[in-house]
Amino acid sequence: MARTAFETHDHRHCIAESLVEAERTCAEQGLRLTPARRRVLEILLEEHRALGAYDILDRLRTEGWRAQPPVAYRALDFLTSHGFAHRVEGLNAFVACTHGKDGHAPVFLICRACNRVTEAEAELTSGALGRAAKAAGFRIEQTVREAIGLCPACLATEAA
Amino acid sequence: MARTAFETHDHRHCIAESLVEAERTCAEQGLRLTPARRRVLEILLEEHRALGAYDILDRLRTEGWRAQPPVAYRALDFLTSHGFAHRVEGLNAFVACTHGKDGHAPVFLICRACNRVTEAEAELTSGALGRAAKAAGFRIEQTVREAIGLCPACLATEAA
DNA sequence: CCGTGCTGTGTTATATAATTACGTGAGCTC
DNA sequence: GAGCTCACGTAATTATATAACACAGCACGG
Repeated sequence: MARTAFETHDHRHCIAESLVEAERTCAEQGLRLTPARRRVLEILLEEHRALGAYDILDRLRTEGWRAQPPVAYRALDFLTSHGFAHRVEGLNAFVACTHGKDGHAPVFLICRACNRVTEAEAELTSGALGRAAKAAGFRIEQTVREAIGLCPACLATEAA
Repeated sequence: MARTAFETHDHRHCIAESLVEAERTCAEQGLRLTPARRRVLEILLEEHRALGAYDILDRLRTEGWRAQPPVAYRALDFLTSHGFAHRVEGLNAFVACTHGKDGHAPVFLICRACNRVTEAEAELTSGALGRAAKAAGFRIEQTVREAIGLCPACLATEAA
């Protein structure tokens, strides 16, 4: 089982590792991990939860970036379109990708209490969506699979 | 296999049937299908595709309703919370429910070309989401499962 | 008959999310 | 160094959603 956001782990290590990985991937594919893009990715990695574009914008501004909305959206477009981050539709928010590889079909578990998000992988056309698509003659290009609920920690808090 | 939005069918019949069904359900459960709520449901049924709240608002206004945003959102809240309609997260839009029963976990196939949406049913905790949740100790309360792609008709058009 | 509480509506204003449009500059290639 | 592409800076706008408050209709109990 992959490490999840709900488990404790060495977070600084995980940030650094992901950044190195991103840099390597960009170098390989001729992509430019510019300061803005890199900083947005870092912010997402640091938070390890879903952040709205304007949350990110606020962070950038407190760091002196005099940033307008397009700055955040451009960086997020880059990060999401190359698999470094994902958009969480149910929250209108974004999270850093916690799996190294591009081209997977992420599945998100979103805690409604603490807002943390954990990511798992799934096949693109498996399960209910795949069956429905096949039956309807529908060609899937992209999927959205998210669950809202309570993470283990918040479950425990609620029970107390 | 259930009838889908991508197949041709007697649409007027399907609207009337769904409305009668909704009225019956409301009567049974002591819910009030007021004029605004009923009209919004009718509009969703007529269109048979995903509509934004402001699309609905425009429709209401052309019909003389002098409606402000809360009018549409209240009606949509009612319809979605009682299972008469669903929110499509990937589009920030809404569709009428095409399954009679409340309490199911809908799965949507969204055509990016014609914007039509077909709905299938799935188990709440099946498949990739259920496995991920179990592994993480996560309690699912609600799920979002959507696929973006091309419906049979638009696939044919594209191929031409 | 009158108050009281509940639900739904009307309306104004505001909050939040995302995009358009246009100009500038850095780095590359020939 | 002219032309090109890509990314950024900035202002303005559009799209989506909610807050807040007043009031109307109706059921209920006295």
